[in-house]
Amino acid sequence: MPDLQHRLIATATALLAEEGVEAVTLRRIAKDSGVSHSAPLRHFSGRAQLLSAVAAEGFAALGGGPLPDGTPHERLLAACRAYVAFALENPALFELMFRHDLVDTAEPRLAAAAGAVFSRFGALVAAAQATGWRDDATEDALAASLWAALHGLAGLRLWNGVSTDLGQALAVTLGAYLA
Amino acid sequence: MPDLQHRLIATATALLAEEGVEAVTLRRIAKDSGVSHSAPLRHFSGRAQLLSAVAAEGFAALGGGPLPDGTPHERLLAACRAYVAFALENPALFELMFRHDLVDTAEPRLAAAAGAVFSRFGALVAAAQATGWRDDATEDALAASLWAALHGLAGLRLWNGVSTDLGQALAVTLGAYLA
DNA sequence: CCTCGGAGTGGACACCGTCAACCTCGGTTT
DNA sequence: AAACCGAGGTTGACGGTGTCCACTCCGAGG
Repeated sequence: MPDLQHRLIATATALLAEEGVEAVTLRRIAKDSGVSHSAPLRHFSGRAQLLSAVAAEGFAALGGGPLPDGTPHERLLAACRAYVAFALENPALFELMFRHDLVDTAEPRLAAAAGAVFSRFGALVAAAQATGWRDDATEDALAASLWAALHGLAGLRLWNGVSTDLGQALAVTLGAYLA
Repeated sequence: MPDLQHRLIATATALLAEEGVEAVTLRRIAKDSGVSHSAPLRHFSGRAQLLSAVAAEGFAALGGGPLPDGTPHERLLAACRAYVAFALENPALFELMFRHDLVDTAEPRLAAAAGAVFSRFGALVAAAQATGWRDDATEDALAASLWAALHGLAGLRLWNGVSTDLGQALAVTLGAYLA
């Protein structure tokens, strides 16, 4: 069993997907990995560090997906759809990624992974703006606004309070920005 | 000291605002209220119920604010600004209100309070649509989309990852929908 | 007067994160 | 070759948490 460190991350990721963020406890991860309850502390300075590693992988997966060829417009649209699709397919992971109380946002690898996602998204926005789309707004503000719109869509969906069809709402959102 | 029940909610709300959601523990609420550690269980079936009551008051405060007179357009705009202002002024409360792991979303009073906010928002959207604004979209989808955009703006702001100016991003968001 | 039930208390249990002491064993140094 | 030592894993402990249970207290109703 080499690399207990990676095995712990894998166990935690699996546990997260199967039983939700509340079940991802250090002792549980250790037990599921077949080691003693405090073995994880040899590889992570605490729970936050371990969860940060899981979240960092989440950001890497979120930002690492390939985008189809096409116009900047089409590529940006695909990225938007991919964002909310990722959130719906990995609800617990998506939740964890933005839980600043569980995760150490200052953790370098996590901050880098999250920053990479945002800067990649910003580049897509800038490319679309270069073709004349919404070039009145600054790239930063536009990217933040659009990201927030998608983020909120996913967040409200994962929350159970609103029951309206996500597909329709997403269409309205994309229409508001990309039309 | 009458009405320990209400006192517990008040203590929890204050504790939430002052020290964040992680500090709001049953034992801490009890101690700050001057009662024994398990007294709250006489009035709430568990932590989730107590936090649900706090969250319900949050929704009531969020949805209870007065709106200025004016055109439906202006009133909707004011509601949008009020939403993100509320989130920034009560970050921990806002967070709690959407934490389905801490709160019992099926709790009737909480569900009613949250539903009231959404339906009030929907009415504002419908009124604006009646004046011809974006009357191509269904009211449900439009309201959900717009709410999500605001919600995401607030959420990303409370998260520390993006550093762009919230005012600019909000202006872009409102421009995308209300222009 | 007695009872009886709601409200508060204190103790217990299981679980959690974290820390400190210990043990083991493979590689390094002398 | 012998002594060492540190990385990695184990065990046990501590304080904190939510929740259950047995107990007490007191005031209202018969």
